[in-house]
Amino acid sequence: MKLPQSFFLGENVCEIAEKLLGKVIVTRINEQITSGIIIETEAYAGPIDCASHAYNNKRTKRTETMFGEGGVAYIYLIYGIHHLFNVVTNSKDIPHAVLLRGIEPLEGLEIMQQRRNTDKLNGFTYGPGTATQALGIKTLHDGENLRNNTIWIEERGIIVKPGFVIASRRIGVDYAGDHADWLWNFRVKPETLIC
DNA sequence: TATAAGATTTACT
DNA sequence: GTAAATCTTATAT
Repeated sequence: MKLPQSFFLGENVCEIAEKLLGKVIVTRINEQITSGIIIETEAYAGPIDCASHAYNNKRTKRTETMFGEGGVAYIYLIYGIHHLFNVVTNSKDIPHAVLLRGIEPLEGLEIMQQRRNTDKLNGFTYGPGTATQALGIKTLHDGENLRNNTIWIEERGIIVKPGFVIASRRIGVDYAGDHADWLWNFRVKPETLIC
């Protein structure tokens, strides 16, 4: 079951970030299907969030994607090296987004290993840059609608045990001052997932 | 036009 | 533990 667009239109970006845990992200790139369970996310609330690219409603060519309606992909390059994948949420002109920080591989394991250039079985899709790379997502997919058959998120009935969602401060955003201390990072341990 | 720094990962010492 | 990799945007000359 593909998630409906309405899932991404909520006003509370934290709530959406938390709900995305246990959902399955699927990509179909060059006819290759890969997927993984989302195990870590991070919320970014553009206008009021120092850590967001869209802080204070800053619009640039890059952040423009976040100002679109919820349910599209926001992908950008960081440090000139890594692609990071976000899901845009909320209504048009409100630049909220949820950063994907970690997945647990499901389908297409070998393809993901190839993309990551590794033969490891576990732990090679953890980290915002590496998860994105394993899924084959590049900046050319920026603005892609999650209703298309390229990148989408599915509900597969995977449930996180109640009380096992870990909320942390966000990572790598110390420059954001107090905002870095907001508990907007959500993760689950794979063993607390009920499939 | 030039320079600096970033929602990071990897390899090397 | 430290450094290198190297693209985009913002701020300044």
